[in-house]
Amino acid sequence: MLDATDKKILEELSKNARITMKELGEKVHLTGQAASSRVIKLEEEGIIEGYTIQLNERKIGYPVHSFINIYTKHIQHQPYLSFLGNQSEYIINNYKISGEGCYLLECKFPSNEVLDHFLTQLNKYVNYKLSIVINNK
Amino acid sequence: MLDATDKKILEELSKNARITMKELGEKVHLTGQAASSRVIKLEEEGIIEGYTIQLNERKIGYPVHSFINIYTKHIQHQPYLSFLGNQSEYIINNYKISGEGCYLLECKFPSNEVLDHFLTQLNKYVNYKLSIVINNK
DNA sequence: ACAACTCCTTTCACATTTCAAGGAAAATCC
DNA sequence: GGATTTTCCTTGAAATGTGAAAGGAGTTGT
Repeated sequence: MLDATDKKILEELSKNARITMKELGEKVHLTGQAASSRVIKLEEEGIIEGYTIQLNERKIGYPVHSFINIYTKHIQHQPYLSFLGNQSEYIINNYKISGEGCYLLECKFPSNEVLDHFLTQLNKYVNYKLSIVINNK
Repeated sequence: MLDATDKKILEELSKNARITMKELGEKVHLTGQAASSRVIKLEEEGIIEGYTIQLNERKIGYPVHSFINIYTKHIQHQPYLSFLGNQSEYIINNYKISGEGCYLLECKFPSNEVLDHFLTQLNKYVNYKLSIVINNK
């Protein structure tokens, strides 16, 4: 399904998704047009789901990165999920998991004070265990 | 530091990082040239760290997504970290955390069998608690 | 051997980007 | 307050990239 050229294309686009098709072509020994049509095919097949930017969250005011394990005994998760909907500024991902708790909530905050306030509200809906990210090496 | 136009630019690029500068300019009521120079500035300031693709990991052969809390009593983390270096095919992120354990390891695997084999090797270096991602809603 | 298919290249018209020059508005300085 | 500097934008023109069409080479099936 994916040949070596496709893999190289995905690798190059992962490193720089704004590369021109001409340059991408040079990297994989194709013309720009051939590279472009492979990329279009990868998009159509749903292998490439989108193009996005990597942001420095610290520099845009969200220096606190955390993972929160969510525990609840309630059958109804909807109140918790609705709460998240109202807090989307802080939410990166809410993974439904099997293992430690029901969900693993990945969030970002401007400060520990905001995190504290968030946790206070969160605790109305669920129990949790908090992990703060120190770095990512 | 960031005005409303910059924020809109970041938002649009998050949604589609391959948009042309001309189109981006239209969305923020600027010429392509003006949009482009703002983007260059955001890059130089380190706010935009890069451009990348969103991949469908399932379709490229990594349907199993997991988070693994890593626990160790050893002072030396190097053997564990070296092990990760050899397993980079499967590693998405290794967050150093304060909270549940020492690290939160985010990984992807082709199958439960490969995950099982990975865990067996991992257990030579550290203890762990496994969470499998069911979905992300 | 021929037809059908896939995947590539070439060509060319058109769109975008880049670079330079210049203008308007705001900020700074005296 | 008025002159100067700075910032941020626009315009225009040249360089570069893209997309569509036509066609060629290699592969597969009959």
